[in-house]
Amino acid sequence: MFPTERRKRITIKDVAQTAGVSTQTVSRVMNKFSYVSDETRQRVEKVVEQLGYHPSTLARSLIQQRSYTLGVVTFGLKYIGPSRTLNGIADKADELGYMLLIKELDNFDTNRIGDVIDSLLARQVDGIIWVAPEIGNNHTWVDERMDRISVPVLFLAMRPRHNIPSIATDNYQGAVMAIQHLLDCGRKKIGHISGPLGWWEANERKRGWCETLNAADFDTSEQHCAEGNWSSSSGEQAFIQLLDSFPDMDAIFVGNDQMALSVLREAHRRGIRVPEELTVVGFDNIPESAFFYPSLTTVSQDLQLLGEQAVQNVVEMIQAGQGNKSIIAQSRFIQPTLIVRESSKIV
Amino acid sequence: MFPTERRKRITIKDVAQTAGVSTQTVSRVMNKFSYVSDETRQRVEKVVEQLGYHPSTLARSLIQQRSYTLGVVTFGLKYIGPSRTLNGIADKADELGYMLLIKELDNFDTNRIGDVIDSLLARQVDGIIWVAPEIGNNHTWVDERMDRISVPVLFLAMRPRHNIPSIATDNYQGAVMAIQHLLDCGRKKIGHISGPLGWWEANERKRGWCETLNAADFDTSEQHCAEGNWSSSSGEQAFIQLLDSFPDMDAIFVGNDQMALSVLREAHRRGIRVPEELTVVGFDNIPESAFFYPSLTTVSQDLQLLGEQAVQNVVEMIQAGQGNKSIIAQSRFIQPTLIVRESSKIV
DNA sequence: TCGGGTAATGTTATCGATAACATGTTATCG
DNA sequence: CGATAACATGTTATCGATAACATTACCCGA
Repeated sequence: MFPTERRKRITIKDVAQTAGVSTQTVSRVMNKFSYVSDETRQRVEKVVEQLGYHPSTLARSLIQQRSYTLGVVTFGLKYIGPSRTLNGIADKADELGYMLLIKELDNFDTNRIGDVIDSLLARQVDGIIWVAPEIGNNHTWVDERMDRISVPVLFLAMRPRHNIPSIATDNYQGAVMAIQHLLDCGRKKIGHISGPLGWWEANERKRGWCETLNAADFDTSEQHCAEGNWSSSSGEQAFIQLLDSFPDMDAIFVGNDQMALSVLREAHRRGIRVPEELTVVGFDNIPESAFFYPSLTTVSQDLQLLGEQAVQNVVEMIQAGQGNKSIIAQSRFIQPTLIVRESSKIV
Repeated sequence: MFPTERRKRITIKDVAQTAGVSTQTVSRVMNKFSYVSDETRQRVEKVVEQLGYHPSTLARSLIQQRSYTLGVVTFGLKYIGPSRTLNGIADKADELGYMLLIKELDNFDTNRIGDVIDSLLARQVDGIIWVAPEIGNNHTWVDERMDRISVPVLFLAMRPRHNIPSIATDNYQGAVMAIQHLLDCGRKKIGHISGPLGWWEANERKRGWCETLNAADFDTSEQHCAEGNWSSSSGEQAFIQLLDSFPDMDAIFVGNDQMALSVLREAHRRGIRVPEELTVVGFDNIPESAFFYPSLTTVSQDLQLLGEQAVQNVVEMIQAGQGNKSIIAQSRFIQPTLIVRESSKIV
């Protein structure tokens, strides 16, 4: 069998030669810059069309020191959260004319992180968006290494740090809203199933639960909460444990919707009526949560928007850097909203 | 305030100069090629370390006509399916030393498709993976345009076409397994809620339902099926309609788990016992489906694996192209598996 | 009429690396 | 002992584009 015929790339030189002009003129036509006579422009454009010429972004990036590409570092793409964020990033990037170079982390080894960043920089990305969650001290490298990175880096879902730009959902406020809502429902014994407490986000949610209850003069002892790992199955475990350690609980704030799903199921199995005997509030507002039985009241975080703002922000930083202006690095929060559904509707 | 100090890129020249050798020697050290004396090697390596030199992949790509980057075109990233596939792609790409350049489609306008491909080619991707579903005739361009693309392209979840490499879950077989299972359970009136029938995958699943029932001499009239759009809410609609048009239905094969979720809920609301009065089987095996009430029997498709194989395949095609060998373009199927859970367990 | 601006195009240098070729130095061998 | 191979390094061309500068022609106003 013959080798697959791979057509040779058509370069600016081919166009120039065919059109009988210099490459510079072709470049001028392609970039709609400066002076080209109408006649020449048309001739060149015709040749471009005929040959099917497309400029090499690669070569352009090299000379311009600018690639119109953003690096995106993600973790846990198989979960719905990161991919919704990525969706927002992709949309906005497209709108602003950037492409995305994606790297997925499978661990937080510091060497690995260095390598990932280097490989992005080696490809001349104009900026980097960090979409990996802060867990334990897996972000400590940030403080030491950030100034060695030559392009803007924006962190998502990271605890705000001085002088480092970041955007996150206000998990604390979300939790506050959830608890406030439960209090408004007249609930007085509110338990909590948290995500893994190594996660900054899980911690923030728990803090919201804790502080709001304390402010209302309610108790938040360790018997009133349990820790899961975000998965439905861990939620089930945690709920069973909680039923034991906090038997007269009349409401529960669950760290995410997946875990809340098993709470609903287990409650159902045991004949605990939701919301009458147990009022349930989740977090995240995954699309399915509106179709749980009963439908789940939850805190909705707009991850799509998070992604979009991230791109907007990085691009602003890039442009500021180009113009030699400086943007003050800031941490920003996006406010979540409470979606009230059957699991907390007391008639 | 001072402009943010952006450190100038350290190039191979800087290293060469500092180490007192030619750039070529540095290049040799970096690529562990051919002859370099130990002494020189060490000296260069030390300088590389000191200056923190990292070669520009961009420049290398330009001269080598090879970028070690794959283009990935996706659609509907915000849904769990595509992102699990992407996850598999990311993992394998990393393993094989490739980066990913991602473009998300928001429609299937043919011009837009052309632009997306061009923008990937302009960045010298070595191959392309197409992760957008086949809907209606949104893939007709493939037959006409494929030979104009200068790098290997692999399609996922596309109807097999002659001479065009593709990989897909065997949706038809998955459906066959589901129906066979329901028949084994002694069910005789099996309904179906399909995905949007414009989708090739939805069609295949429906075909599996249809042909398997017919083969067993059962009826598959239009009253026995309804069409949803994959969403839970459409599933609810379709189920209600089906209850009406097919009142003595004793089992139902639902096109995906999200729609099955609302079937379970609506059945519950109406006091239809699952699985005794209505046996339910879904498709996809989303993580939550094991925690539905009752837990859902479903057809599991391994999208992660799909992604991994896609990368493996494209890379093989790339290497074959390099070696001027040719690989015969083939369409491949991945077999799904049936996961039996409570919603079909008849005691 | 001549200097200077605008228009139109070409020439050369450059981005950061590697390919291809050239050169010089040792070792090896018949 | 000279030829040949292996080793070690340097020089120049190249990838595909744009930046920076140069050139030419023409027009206009002082």
